[in-house]
Amino acid sequence: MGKGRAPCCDKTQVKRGPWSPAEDMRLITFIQKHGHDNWRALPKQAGLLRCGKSCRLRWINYLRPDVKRGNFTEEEERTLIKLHEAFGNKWSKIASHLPGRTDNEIKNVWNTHLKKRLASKEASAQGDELSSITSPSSSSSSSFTSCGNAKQNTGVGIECQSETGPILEEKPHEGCDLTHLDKVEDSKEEATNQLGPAKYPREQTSSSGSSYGSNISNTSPVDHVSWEEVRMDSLFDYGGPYDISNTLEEVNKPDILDKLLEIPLEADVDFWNMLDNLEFTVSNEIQNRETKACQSSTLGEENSKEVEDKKWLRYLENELGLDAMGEENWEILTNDATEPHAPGHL
DNA sequence: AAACACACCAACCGCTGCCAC
DNA sequence: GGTGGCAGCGGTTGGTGTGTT
Repeated sequence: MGKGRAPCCDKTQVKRGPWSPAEDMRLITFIQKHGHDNWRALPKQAGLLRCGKSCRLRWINYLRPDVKRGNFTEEEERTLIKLHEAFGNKWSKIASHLPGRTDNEIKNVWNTHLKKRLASKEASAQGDELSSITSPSSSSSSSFTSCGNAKQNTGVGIECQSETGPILEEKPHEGCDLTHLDKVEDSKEEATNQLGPAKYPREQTSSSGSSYGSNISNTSPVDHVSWEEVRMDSLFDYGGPYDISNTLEEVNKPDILDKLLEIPLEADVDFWNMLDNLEFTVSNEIQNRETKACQSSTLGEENSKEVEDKKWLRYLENELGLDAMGEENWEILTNDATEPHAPGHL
């Protein structure tokens, strides 16, 4: 055997770069069905041409149902600053105290926003101190007292926080898990143990202050999670390239989830191949005929579900960024869905 | 309108620690 | 105890969007 560590995967055999919607769907569906006990084996089992590492990262940072997207709230930013004081660049530990936030996202926010902001505050504070030497009437020492210097990222409420004292407010925390922060200094190592069970608490509002944390590293197989309890809007509640938030308003979410769980994974390779090949350029009609055929194979002749099926298909359309399909195409789809057409037919 | 600079963030890389054998 | 394989972590990169000149 060769020396050194073998690469995690054959870089020439795996796809890299941004994930396509079809890949996302495939990963989501696979994990829903089988969990992710073995990331290394997962891509192969799921039929993804990706490194297991990449799959894991994609799931953790983007596709998990409990991942929270969007800008950090003031509360979260304050919490992040405080946690960073305590933990330093231990992003995963910080993430465990910020429910729904991933270490990667936290790291990005810190490096792109907060670090600069704090640096500018430090600079301004030093300026204040220097000026205070010459002008004793200025305020007492505080590196966070300057409100006027933070012209960037306006709207974030830490500008006027006092740094010498706790940044955090006394009020109950809404967006992040601060219940343990008061003992953060002596609990650095037990941070992850404080987390609740790996059950997605999205029955509550997304900003609920549960002790649940995004302890990614301890993510249990999704098989153990009651997916019916996972809100569908959480599942795709990110500002990604195929945001479906609007679509969800018109579709029964639990039904969608049911349908999602019914996607034939291994059984219909053509379905996935089609998704892979289509991307965003191929005819929507073809796409939906194939999809419909796929759905038909699993849903059978349950006419009572016809309407729900259409909704589900439309949802998939939007999910995959193939939402340009008009009503007439839906008619076509429902009329001759089983009739095969060669790609590029339209 | 075009070119350039900057900001943002998803994804990658490589290292570390843990665990099974 | 040593070794190999794995997941996880933190730093870095590169693509893309946005603002400015």
